[in-house]
Amino acid sequence: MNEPTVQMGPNFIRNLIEEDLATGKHDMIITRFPPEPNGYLHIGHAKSICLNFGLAAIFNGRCHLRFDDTNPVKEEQEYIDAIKTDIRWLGFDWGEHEYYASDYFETLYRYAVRLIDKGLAYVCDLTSDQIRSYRGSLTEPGRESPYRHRTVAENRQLLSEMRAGSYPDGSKVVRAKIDMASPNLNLRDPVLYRILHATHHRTADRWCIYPMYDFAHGQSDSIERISHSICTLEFEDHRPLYDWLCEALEIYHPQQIEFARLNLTYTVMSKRRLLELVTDQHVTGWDDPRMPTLSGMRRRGFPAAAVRAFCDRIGVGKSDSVIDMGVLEDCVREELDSCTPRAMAVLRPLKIVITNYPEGRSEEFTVPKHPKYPEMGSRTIPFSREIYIDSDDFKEDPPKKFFRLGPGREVRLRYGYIIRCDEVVKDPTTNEVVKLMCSYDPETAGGKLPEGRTKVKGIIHWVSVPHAIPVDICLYDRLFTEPNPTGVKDVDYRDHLNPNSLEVLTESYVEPGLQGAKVGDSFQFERLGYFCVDSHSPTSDKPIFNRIVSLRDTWAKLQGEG
RNA sequence: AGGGGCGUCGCCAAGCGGUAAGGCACCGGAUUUUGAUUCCGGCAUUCACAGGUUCGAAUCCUGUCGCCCCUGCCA
Repeated sequence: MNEPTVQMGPNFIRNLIEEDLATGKHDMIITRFPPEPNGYLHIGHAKSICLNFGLAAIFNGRCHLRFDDTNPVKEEQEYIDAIKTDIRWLGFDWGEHEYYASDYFETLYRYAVRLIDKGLAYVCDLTSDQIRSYRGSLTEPGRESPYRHRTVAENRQLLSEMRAGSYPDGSKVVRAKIDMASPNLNLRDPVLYRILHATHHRTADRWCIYPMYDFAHGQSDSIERISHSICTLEFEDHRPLYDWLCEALEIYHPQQIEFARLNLTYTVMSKRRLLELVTDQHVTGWDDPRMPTLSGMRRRGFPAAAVRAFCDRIGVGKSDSVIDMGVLEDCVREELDSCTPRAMAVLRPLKIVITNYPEGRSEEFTVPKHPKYPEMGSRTIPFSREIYIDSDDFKEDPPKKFFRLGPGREVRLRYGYIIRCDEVVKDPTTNEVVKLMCSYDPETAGGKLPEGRTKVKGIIHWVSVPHAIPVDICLYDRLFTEPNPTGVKDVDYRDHLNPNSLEVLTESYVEPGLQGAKVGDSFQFERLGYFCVDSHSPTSDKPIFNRIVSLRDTWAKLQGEG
C-alpha cells in the first residue's frame, strides 16, 4: 500500500489531541472513520478520512474503519466494497481494524437491558405519529408517554418479545427515559430500538429489532475505545445524549469533537442528492467523472495525492464554509504538472498543407516527455506535409493581442518549424474555413532562429495527419451553473444542472506515441490541459480521453473580459 | 431569552493578552519553443458591531446584530 506522507496544518482538533497527549490524558489516540454503507464516498468524506487517518498517523495512533450498518433497509454490500476501494485509493490503510456496528448488536442489546434494569429505558407502544406529537416543538416542552412508567419486569418481558419477533414493524420501540421537557430535543426520550423485520446484509435474519444510530454510534466508539470521536457539526446536539448514555451504561466515554463539513461550489454534496442524480440519470453513475464522488474523481483522473493535498489545504474548522472549486482544481494541476508526460493532441482539427514541403516526405523530431524533467525520457513526433492544428488557433480576423495564426501571419509549430499562412481555403457554399495553405521555413527546425529573423510570439500544437491517432475526447465542466445549487430560494437544485457539463468530441487526434496508452494513464496535452484514458473505454481501438482539468488560460480569461 | 454552534481580506484559514501566518482568487512584472510551469512584487492600521477591563485586546467581560443546525421508529 502506498503510505501517503500526511500533511496537516495546525487546527483545533490537532491542537487538542496534542494537549491530551502532553497531559497524559491519553497515551495513544484512536480515531475512526464511520461511514454508513448506503452510498458512495465523496470529497466531503475524503476530508474526514484525511483528518481521522491523518491524525492517527501523525500521533502514532490508529484509525479504525467502522461501518455504521444499523439500518438494513438502506444498506448494501456493494457500498461496503466501494467504500473500502475508495479509502485504499486515497492511500489509507486500516489494517486489522475493520469493524461493523452490526458486530455489536448483541452487546447493544445487553446495554438496552441494562438501561431497563436501571429504570432508564422503557418500551413504548405509541405510534410514530404519536411520538412526534408527544415530543412537543422547538419552543414547547413535550409530554410523557403513557407507557413511560411500565415496570422493569414488564419492560424486560416486552423487550425480549420484541427481539423474538412477537410484534410487527412499528408497533413498539424502546426509548430512553430522560426528560420530555428538555430544550434539547434529542433528550426527549429518544428512540433506542425499533422493530424492523428486514434482512440485514451481514446479520441476515438474526435480528428483527435494530438499534437507532444514536444508540449504536457512541457505544460503538466506546467499545472500540476510540479516544477522539470526530464528527460533523450537526451532531453537536447529540453529544449530551451520548454523554448521558455512557454515564448511564457506565462504559468508557470517548470524547466527541465536531468540525464543519465540506461544501464545494458548483456541486452538491449530500448522499441523497448524489443518489438522485444517479437514479434520475442526470449522470451515468456514481463514478461519472462529473460527480464529486471519490470514484468519479478517480475516473476523471484526479490523483489521490491531489485530493489529499486539497484536504490539507482547506483546513479544519467549525464555521460553515464553501470552498471554491478552483482550490481543488489548483491542487490537481499542481500534482499533475510534475508527474505527467507531455503530448500533443488536436481537439477540433483544421487541416494545414505545407505547400513547400515535399510530398510523401516525413521526418521525426525527438523531444522531451517533460520539458523540465529530462530524466522522464524522450519521445519522437513525426512531421509531414499535412498537419492538423486546433481550429481556435486560427482566426481569419485576429483580435488584438492574438498571436496565433491568421492570414499572412507566422507562427511556430511546437517543437517544429515556423510556418506562414499563405492562403485560406473555404467551402464555397458554407463559407467555412476548411483548410490552410502554408509554407514553412526549413531553417527554423527545433526552435532554431536564423540570424536576423524576428522571433514569432505564437507557438501552437499540431499533429501530423498521416500519423495521427483518432480518439474521442470527453470535455467535462462543472455539474451546475450555480455556485450554490441548493441555496437558491424556491428552485430545485436540479434546475441548475449545467447542460454543457459534458461535451464529447469525436474527431480529435493525438500524436502516435499515445498508441499504447493504458486505462488511467494521464498526459498533459500541451496548451490544452490534462487528460487521462477513460476506464470505460469501449473495447474498440478508439480510446476515450477524459479531460481531467484544463490548463490555466489567461488568454481565454482576457477574451471573456472583452 | 427554546436549545446548540459560528462570525479574522472575494473564498478558506493560522492566531488563544504584546501589536494580523499561509493558500486559492485577483493585480503588476521577470523568465519561457506550452498565453502553461517557475519566479519576484502587490493585496486586512484591522479581526460582525457597540461598549468595558488593560500600559497593551482579534484574543478577556457585557450587550447587539447576522448566519447555520435541531421537532426521522435516517445516519
